Amino acid sequence: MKRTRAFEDVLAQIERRIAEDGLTVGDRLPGERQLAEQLGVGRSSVREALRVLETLGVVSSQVGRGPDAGAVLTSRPDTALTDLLRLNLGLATLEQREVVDARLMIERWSAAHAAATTRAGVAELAAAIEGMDRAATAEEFVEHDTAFHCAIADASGNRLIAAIMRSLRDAMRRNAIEAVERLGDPSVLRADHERIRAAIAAGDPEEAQQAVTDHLAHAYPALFPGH
Amino acid sequence: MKRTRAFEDVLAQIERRIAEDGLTVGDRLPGERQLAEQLGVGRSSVREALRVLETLGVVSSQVGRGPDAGAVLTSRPDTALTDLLRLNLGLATLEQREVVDARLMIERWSAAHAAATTRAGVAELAAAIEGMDRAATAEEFVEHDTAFHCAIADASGNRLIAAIMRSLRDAMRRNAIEAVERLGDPSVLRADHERIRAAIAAGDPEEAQQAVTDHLAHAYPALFPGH
DNA sequence: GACCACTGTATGGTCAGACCATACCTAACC
DNA sequence: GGTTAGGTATGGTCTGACCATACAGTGGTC
Repeated sequence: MKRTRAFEDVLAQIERRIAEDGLTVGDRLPGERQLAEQLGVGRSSVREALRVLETLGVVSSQVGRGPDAGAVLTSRPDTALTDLLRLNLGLATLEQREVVDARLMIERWSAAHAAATTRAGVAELAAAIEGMDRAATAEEFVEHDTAFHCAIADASGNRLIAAIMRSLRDAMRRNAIEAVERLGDPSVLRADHERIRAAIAAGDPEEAQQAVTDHLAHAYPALFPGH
Repeated sequence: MKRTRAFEDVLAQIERRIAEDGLTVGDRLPGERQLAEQLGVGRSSVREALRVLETLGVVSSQVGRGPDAGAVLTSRPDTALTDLLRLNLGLATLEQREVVDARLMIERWSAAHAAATTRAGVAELAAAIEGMDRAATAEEFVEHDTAFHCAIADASGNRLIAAIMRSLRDAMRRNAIEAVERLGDPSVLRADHERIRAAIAAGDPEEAQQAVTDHLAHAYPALFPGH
């Protein structure tokens, strides 16, 4: 006995249509007015459904006219995940420990796989380290630091895990800046980064994994009493 | 010069208000009409913003009147993550390999931490195994299998990782059912589950981790040529 | 023929207003 | 005091209108 709102019905219909018609990234959905008429609902309900799909990162709406106008199917789980984590973190539902542990898990996996499967992306790692050297503020440092760690995740070849990584970093951005400022001298982090890069370049998964672990311990000393 | 849509502004205002006023789970937002007037936008724009927040799992709308009516702050990242993964998987952006690898990463971590930190939840594990024994169909089996693996993630004590685990399982439900049907005899999985349970009960992280790895290799033999 | 300016039009973005269903709240009533 | 009927605030939905945008076509100019 649960009420079904109109936009939820629209959502289900669109999802069904995607599955049945084999729609894929780049395909266009009918216009809002047309969808409303087809499904027998008001345009506002269609809009709410499209807004949900946009939030989930599967459609992108463009105004105007032409091949690129209207609601186009996309796939950007990154931004959606980022919003999700940021808002839920904002409600203080999750503790820093949990987020850092998740990061550690993902980064260990990413580093090991990046080292094991491919040497691609090593250039990006070096460039990111250089960027950190040039950084004048904590914000800039964190920006390149994020690029460094995301490059590792990308190099692992798993887009889902890379998306989770990127979202975690984005959601923790403020947090990371504070951590760097609290640390003061980021030189210890530089050595860590270099060690990680070298391990991946050398194709040594074990060493890469350990280097990442030590690195996070240095970045969050409060959470790793052993160090 | 990027256009800012009205609902995005509303979104930012609400998010700011949550941060500044220290709103937390259970608190109520103003009504849609009131918000619209306060922010100088139409009610439909407010509704679209609320729909986004609902999609991200941070508000829940109730009709009617009284203390529980209106938009209430909540925090259910699980359902949001599930929708996100399901829709993005539906667009075939991610390959099975990537999802299974992510699962393996998370389950290894969960099992190791569950074994290392606490013996709580072992009863749930036994109950889930029993449920799988009683299952007559692949659907029922997968249901209890999901309960088993989510119980491990819960026992690890990390809610973020547990939420990701749960979402992955929900999004992969159909996939898991097919995998079980393809396997035919689930007895090999039973032995794996029992081994995992025993390792966690005994507090042996290494063994738990290895047991999980072997388990997933059995469940997806095509992805693990070595076995 | 090639290029450019103007107009038409389909699209999303936004608002105002109306009405409905729901569920609590209150006051009248027994 | 308990019960019932009406009031009211809330979200849910639809309609219709108008705006801004950006392509598509048209026509003119060189």
